[in-house]
Parts: sequence; structure tokens; C-alpha cells
Amino acid sequence: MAGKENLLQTDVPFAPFSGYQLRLASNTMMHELGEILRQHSLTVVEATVLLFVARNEGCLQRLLGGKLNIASANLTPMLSKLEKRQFIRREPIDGRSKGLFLTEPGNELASNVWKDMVVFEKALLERIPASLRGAFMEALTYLSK
Amino acid sequence: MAGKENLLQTDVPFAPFSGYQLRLASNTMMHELGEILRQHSLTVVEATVLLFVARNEGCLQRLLGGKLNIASANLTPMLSKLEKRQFIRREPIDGRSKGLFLTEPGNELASNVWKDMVVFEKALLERIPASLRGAFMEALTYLSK
DNA sequence: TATTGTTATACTCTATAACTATA
DNA sequence: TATAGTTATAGAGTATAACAATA
Repeated sequence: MAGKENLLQTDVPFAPFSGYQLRLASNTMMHELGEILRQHSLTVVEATVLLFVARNEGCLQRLLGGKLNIASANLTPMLSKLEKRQFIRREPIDGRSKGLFLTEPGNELASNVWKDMVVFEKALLERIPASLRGAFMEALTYLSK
Repeated sequence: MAGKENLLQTDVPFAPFSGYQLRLASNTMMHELGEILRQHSLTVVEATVLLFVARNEGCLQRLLGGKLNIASANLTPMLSKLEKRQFIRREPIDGRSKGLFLTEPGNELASNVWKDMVVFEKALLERIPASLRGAFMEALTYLSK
């Protein structure tokens, strides 16, 4: 409890709630990651799509959408944009399915994005005292659906 | 590490990252809280505004916006909506400042919202093994700006 | 001149419904 | 008939710039 007790006496009544702190932490993190990825002219979601395709060459859009929780209606224009920028290719598998592949520039970009994310993750964790990190990461896994 | 190790071998390469898990947890939580508050026809942000005003009767809009990180340009239409629904009043303090107050129905609503949030927070924490809760909550405080 | 609040606008992310063409 | 992908649209949340009125 190192000097954070003042959260309990605040004009923000829900400040002590873990739900509120969780949202603040996530928003801060997403904003910072967004700034980093903006250097590649990518949104966070676009970056995750690139990394997923890099790990799952040839996968169908619906697998991508399912694993990353992106509705297909939102995936279509995003993939079109990435295809127009020559980072991915959509190859017909059969008449209605399409496999996703990275182009060479897409692979290069995904590699750089991955490096940035690894650095970011390391820095994020290092803000937390080492003695709390393990419990923090394990606790998080109980909160996702 | 109770049975979550499989996160490390996944087709989602960033699944082990705390940043990703943080976002998943926050999104899940916000969605669930949103469902609860929808029963009061309130968004999460509107609910936090009501609770802030309840705790800070007479406060200026700029204090509210500053503490809850809501840009004044976005606060104005939201407060107009809450005023139209008769939950708050805006009283002129001087020619350019306005104090925020809850109406009687607004007070009633804020009270019910608060009860719901307390219940929700309790249930949220209880998803996490008791031995991890303290470290989790403390760790979160290091991640907000 | 700086501050409080407003208006207008736009962009990201997400959500839903209707549609096509295929299996 | 169910599935993969598309199109159109709408809402919530957030961001910026220009503005009026006042301190």
C-alpha cells in the first residue's frame, strides 16, 4: 500500500474501485501504445491484425475476427485498407472464403511492430514493483470473458 | 499459474502480454457495467458524472471535466441531456460559471447507481483469487497517468 | 488576457441489419 | 440452410478548432 491510501478520500467516489482503476490503466496503456504505433501509421487494432496474420498465414478472415473479437463487418474495410497499403493479400480459398497473407513489406512492418510491442510490454511491466507483477498478471486472466 | 499456461502457446502472439490482458479485462468489465447501467438508461460516463456531482454538489463543470477527464466540449451536450431528463440542474455562479446540482430524482438515481456499482465492484473482485486481490489493486495504481 | 462554457465537426471503435454468393 | 464476406448505417467516446461572454 505504498502511499496510495489517499485514493480512499477523494472527490471521485469510485476512485478506490478496481473497476475504475482497471479502466484508467487500460486507457492510459492504449493511448501510449497508440502513439507508438502511429509512427507506423497503424492503429492498435490494425497492428494486432498484422501480427495475427504473421502468426497464422493463410487463415480465414473469420478466424481472425473470432480470435481478436472483431466483427466481420468491421474487419472488411480494415483489411481492404491494409491490402491497399500493400501489407496483406487476400487470396480466394474457395468461392466464398479468403485466406490472409502478409506481403513482403507487410512482413517487414509486422516484424518492426512486434519489436515495438515487446519493448512496450517490458516497460509497462517495469512500472509495477517486481513483487506485484506475477500476481497482477495472473489476476488479469480471471477478468476476461 | 492455475491452468492458464496455455496462453503462452497460442495463435494470438501477444496473448501473454499484460497490456493485452489489461485491455481484454477492461473491455469485459466495461461491457458488463454498461449492461447494468443500461437498466437506468445511463452510459458508464453519464453514471460517473452523476456520482461525481452527488459527491461534489455545486461544483463547476470544469472541475468535473478535469477530475473525470472529459473535455468540456463533450461535457456540454451530456449535461444538457441529463438536465433535460431532470437529473441535474445547472445554476449560474457568476456570468460565465455554472454550478452543478442533483435534482431529487437525480439524487435517487445516483443512489441506486451507487448501490449497483458497489455490488458490481464486489463481484468483480471476487472473480480474482483472494490471495491476489491486494497485489492486483496496488499494481493497477502504478499504471495510470 | 485568461477562463468558462458552447457549438460544430470529425475520427475511431464498435454494433446491427440486410445483402451476395457460395458450400 | 448455414456460412464467408460485404455494404450501409448508427451510436458511443473522444478530439480539435473557433467562438461568445465574462473575470
